[in-house]
Amino acid sequence: MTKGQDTRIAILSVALDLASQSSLESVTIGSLAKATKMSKSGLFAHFQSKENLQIAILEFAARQFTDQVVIPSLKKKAGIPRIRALVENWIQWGSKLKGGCIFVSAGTEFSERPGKVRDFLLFQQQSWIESLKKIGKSAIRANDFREDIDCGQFAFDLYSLLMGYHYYSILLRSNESRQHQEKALDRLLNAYK
Amino acid sequence: MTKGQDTRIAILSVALDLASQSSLESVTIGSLAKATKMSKSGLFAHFQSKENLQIAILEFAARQFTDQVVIPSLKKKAGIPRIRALVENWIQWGSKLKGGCIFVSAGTEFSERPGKVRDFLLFQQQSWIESLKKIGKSAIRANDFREDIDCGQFAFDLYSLLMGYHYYSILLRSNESRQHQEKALDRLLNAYK
DNA sequence: GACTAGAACGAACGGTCGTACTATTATGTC
DNA sequence: GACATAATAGTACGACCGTTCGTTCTAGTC
Repeated sequence: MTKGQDTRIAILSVALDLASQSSLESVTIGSLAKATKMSKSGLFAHFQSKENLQIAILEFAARQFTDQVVIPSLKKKAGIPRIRALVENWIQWGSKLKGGCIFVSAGTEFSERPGKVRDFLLFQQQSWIESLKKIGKSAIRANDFREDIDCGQFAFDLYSLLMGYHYYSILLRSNESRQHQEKALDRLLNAYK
Repeated sequence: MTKGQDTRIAILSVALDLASQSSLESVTIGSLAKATKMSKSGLFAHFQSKENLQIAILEFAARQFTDQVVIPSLKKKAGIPRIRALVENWIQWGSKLKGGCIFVSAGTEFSERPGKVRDFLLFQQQSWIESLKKIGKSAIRANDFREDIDCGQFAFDLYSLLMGYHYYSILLRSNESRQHQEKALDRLLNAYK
């Protein structure tokens, strides 16, 4: 680990925090330099362009997401325990970032802005959906779900639940959101049982 | 209707379109002036500040939202028909705007930015949730829902469903999202029956 | 036709944006 | 310790940001 790589990670860590609070675009080179106590040019040299910086932030976030959300869930017993762990980890991950899950906010932000950033986001979200499907399949194999269920539908249902919880807690800051989410998850799991 | 009011509406109509495509913040005075073929200063005079412009855009959207989503639903028979109409109208409303529902994107954008814009968004979303609750209550009175159901939970469930559909169609552009949404709604309504 | 008020304009302000250069300092190898 | 290379800083650039100002155009009233 050279000094450059070290600095880069430190930058991205701060950048991810800033980005989740407002938006990817609002993380300007200038503000990020100030936040990291570096010069604009010194920081810029690490990324060569703002687009590269944005992608680097998302890649950095994706790595954390995998480590903190996906992998720990896979260590749990397949089926309902794994699903519950996944939801729990996702919520924890979102609450660590001040503005909630960065993929949600960046997704809205770049949905109509073609380019490398959107491509990356699309790829990330698709692989997240795939993960959800797989976890649904493993629940069938574990006999926690019926055999005839549509895993694509399950992925959609679970995804929706997380999005609903996300907005309830981020914008409305409703303190009932957690209970609502739990009840909705119970109902969802029951329906697939 | 004076000429000024006329122009103001024309500006807001274009602004709403631009805002939904990217974000509220990205609608700059300059770009909006170009899009409306006005001078920056001429346009600016209508709003006095960018914050006022942003609020005006949201108020403009909220009026359309009420007219196109809420009111038409209330004309339908209370209960399941009204709920289905509400969902349908919401989806139509979101698909008219290029980047989907502007309250979703603006909500993410301003969740951590205190000020008049966030206040307005919070108010708007809360009253939307209230509408959902009321529609749940009217479904109970119409005997389409059980008497013991929690309308707050129903609002959360329906809200989640719309958010899930929103992301599936906006970012993933999945052509299965519509079917998933319909199945999820059926399951939801059945659970409350 | 003179006067008024609303509406739109053009030019300019200080500031920040992303990016391109060059110069300086730190780090690691022989 | 000299040297090559990586890392950071400094400075400058043109473009655009939100905003202000004074001017001009337009429409309606007396």
